[in-house]
Amino acid sequence: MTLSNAEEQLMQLLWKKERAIMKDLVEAYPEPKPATTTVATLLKRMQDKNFVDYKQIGRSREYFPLVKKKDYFSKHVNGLIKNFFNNSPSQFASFFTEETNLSKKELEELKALIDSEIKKK
Amino acid sequence: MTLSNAEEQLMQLLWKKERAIMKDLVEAYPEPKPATTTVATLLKRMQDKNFVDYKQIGRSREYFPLVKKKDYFSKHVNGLIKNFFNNSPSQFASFFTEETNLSKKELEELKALIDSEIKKK
DNA sequence: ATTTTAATTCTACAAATGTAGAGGATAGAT
DNA sequence: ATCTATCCTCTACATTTGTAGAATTAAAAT
Repeated sequence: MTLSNAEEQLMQLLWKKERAIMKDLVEAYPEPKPATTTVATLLKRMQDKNFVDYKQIGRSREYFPLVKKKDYFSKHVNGLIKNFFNNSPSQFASFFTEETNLSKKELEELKALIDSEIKKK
Repeated sequence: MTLSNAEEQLMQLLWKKERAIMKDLVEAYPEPKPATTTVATLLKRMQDKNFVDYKQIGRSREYFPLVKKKDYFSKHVNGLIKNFFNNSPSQFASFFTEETNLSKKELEELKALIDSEIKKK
């Protein structure tokens, strides 16, 4: 099960807010904001797909994500790695390092980080 | 313009082959192979989207990608970075390093690579 | 109590996507 | 010259996606 684009966009809003009621969500959209019913439809579809759930709070529902952003994201990246790098994360990593414009400072930081990862092993 | 899933899958085949005629493409699919017409439809849509073109070779067409895998891929990753990391490649990088299960050896290699990138700056 | 506001569900519909048959064109085999 | 294997275009259709109106409900404001 995957989220469609529109659903994913909404999911991003929900991740940012952690939990939110309809109104908050609609308002969180940049202009042009969608109709409330549109968001409602998306939310319902996302519930069917088990990506969100809600808790009845008084008169309205407080929606919250059932999937952690990190996990969702991981799946994405792994998909990319599988499709583009023959399932080799290290190939991906080197590609990424070469192609992305990290500043010298960022590279240094990344290196330090990798160092600490190495120590963990 | 983006490729749909089915289109992207076909694109992967095309990138692998560099150039290919219909038959090759259909055969390159894993089972169950799609109908020739299905592939034809996808190819046409991909032409409309300017992702592939072809060269008439004798009786049939030799299709080839108009977009480099690298570029296409970059766009994807940048999209991810934008959506998930607030547009910060370095945040992405650290997440990636922590979350992906690179072996010690892979990490060492990556470190070396980063070093050489640093030197370039 | 009545009006207003917010939320929810149902229904709808256009566009995009996934998939493929029918029919036509043509190059190569016989 | 005819048949056969390929490929292409056109057409079609079910599913998914993006979007939202209509109707309903319920709570909040007056």
